[in-house]
Amino acid sequence: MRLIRRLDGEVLEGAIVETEAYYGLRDPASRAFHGMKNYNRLMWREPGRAFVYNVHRYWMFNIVAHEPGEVGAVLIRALEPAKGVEIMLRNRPVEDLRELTSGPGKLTTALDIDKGLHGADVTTDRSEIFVVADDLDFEVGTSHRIGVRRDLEEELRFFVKGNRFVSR
DNA sequence: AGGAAGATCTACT
DNA sequence: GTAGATCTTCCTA
Repeated sequence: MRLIRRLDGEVLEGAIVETEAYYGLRDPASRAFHGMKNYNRLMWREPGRAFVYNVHRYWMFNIVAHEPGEVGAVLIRALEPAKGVEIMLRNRPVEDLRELTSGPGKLTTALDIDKGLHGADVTTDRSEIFVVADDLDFEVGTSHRIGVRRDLEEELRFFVKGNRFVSR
């Protein structure tokens, strides 16, 4: 899918090329693992809302996603920049374009995503941030999740094979 | 009020 | 490959 961010009348856009899935209470790497807190309660709510939270000094952008009655979210880990690259570079100056949005903290910096977007409905273009379908053809690779202390056995990281903007 | 943890990133070697 | 920076949130007192 493509991720679209409206910012001061401008449009920033990129193709989502890397994601990770997080479950609920049975997933030790999930923010939901220790139970419902004020900051993570959205993971129990209906899919399609932005779930934004902080790690170190960066914001992580997730979309709530799970089966009915379940708990979970998908972390957006990397984008292939498509529109508004000039503005992204202003938000996050880098020499090599591959460094612009190839990581969860990098892309939130480039797209100026922070707590203010927490709870936004990403299924409608009336939001400041939303996704639209893309019908490109590509192969999906999988691996274990990156940077987590305790992972599950199943591979829950998904990326576009061969894409230059994948984080690693 | 203070400490610890964390789904990170950068700058070094 | 690894150390250190640095910010939000939660937990305990």
